Amino acid sequence: MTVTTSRQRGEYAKTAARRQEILSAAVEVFSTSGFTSGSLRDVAERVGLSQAGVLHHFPSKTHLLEAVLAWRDEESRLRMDSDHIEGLELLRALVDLVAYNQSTPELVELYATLSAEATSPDHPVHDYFVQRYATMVPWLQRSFELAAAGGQLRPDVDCGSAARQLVALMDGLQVQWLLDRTSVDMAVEVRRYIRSLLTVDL
Amino acid sequence: MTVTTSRQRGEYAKTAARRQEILSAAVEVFSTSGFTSGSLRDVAERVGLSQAGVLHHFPSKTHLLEAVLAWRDEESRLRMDSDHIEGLELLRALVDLVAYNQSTPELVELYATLSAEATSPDHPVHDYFVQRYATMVPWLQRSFELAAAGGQLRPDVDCGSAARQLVALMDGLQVQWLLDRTSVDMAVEVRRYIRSLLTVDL
DNA sequence: GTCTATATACTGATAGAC
DNA sequence: GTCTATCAGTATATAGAC
Repeated sequence: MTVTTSRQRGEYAKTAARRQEILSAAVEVFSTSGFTSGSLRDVAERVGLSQAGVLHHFPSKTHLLEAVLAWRDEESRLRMDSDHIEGLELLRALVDLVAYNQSTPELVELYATLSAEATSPDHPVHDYFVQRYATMVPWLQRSFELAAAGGQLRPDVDCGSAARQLVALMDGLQVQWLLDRTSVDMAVEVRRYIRSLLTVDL
Repeated sequence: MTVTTSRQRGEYAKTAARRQEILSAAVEVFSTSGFTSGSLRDVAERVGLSQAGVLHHFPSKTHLLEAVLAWRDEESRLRMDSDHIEGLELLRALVDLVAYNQSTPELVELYATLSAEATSPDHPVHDYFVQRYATMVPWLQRSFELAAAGGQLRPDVDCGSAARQLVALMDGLQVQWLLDRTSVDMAVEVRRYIRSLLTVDL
């Protein structure tokens, strides 16, 4: 907790709320049009500001995108409680997160669109996505290894490969789900894949 | 075979060659920048034409993209010989195609970028990708069903789910591979996944 | 904190000369 | 078949008034 004067409380809260409005609008715009094609004017319209008004809160378009990614990562981290669980429990939480994501199609679309866009080395958030996968794959691999140590994993499973495939499966399912949400249930497929690797129920 | 005069042969060949040059340049541009952000001027520069010159051969930017997709689909179809094989043989050919794709990173990037972009319902090639997956999944499903009928598939495998997961896996691996080609071998992972479903070697 | 106005640049497509 | 010139639209970012 930090001490705040009443004047600070009032003004900062208003600014913070404004920033959050802009972030939400940016999600809508960038998820539909991608980052490069999405425009600040479009973001500004949705929050009832001018384009210059948006740039007062975020100094550039790229800064805005980075703020969106940081905000969403924090949300997912809190939702999964990923700092306190591991092994099978974490895999279960992952399936729950995928199920939850199905209620936020805009955010799913944002990451699907951005991760593809950002494969180009000069994309503004290329490094973010390189880092993201370089962290995520070993992190899941560790959970598979813990499961293996507990005798819960089929003996012929390669943990590194399983982790990489699981991430790929989740990414790929997003595209199919976005194209036709009635025919795909991402959580069901992810759960089925993980179960096929285990000797116990998930 | 069709009959051609010498005059036709000469002029048509030149035009066809030019069209092919433009298609190749378009692959480079659209794969790097996506369709919406990629520009006709950029395509034109790469083939030494003006932007208007490009539009003489393809009446609009969207027509150009559609020609690129049709050309690449035909190439893949011929390479896989997919009209004449099925079952395990087709799954083997699919792994070979994935291995071959690793020699054409630009085309991989094109499809990864486009399939994400095109999830938006108003994207110019949205319908193309909807159709693509609606065809591809049942087509792979049939190969799994043939394998099952031949006793080559593990009895607990759901063919529809396996087909969907296989397509998702291939798509998702592309993103990881594009971000870091040294750490991912798409063909190895796809082969490993398919083998995990079979009772026989692939 | 928000605005208007502006600088600068790029876009797809068309008209018409050659 | 290819060009130049141009139209009408879009973009990010900045300067400065209020």
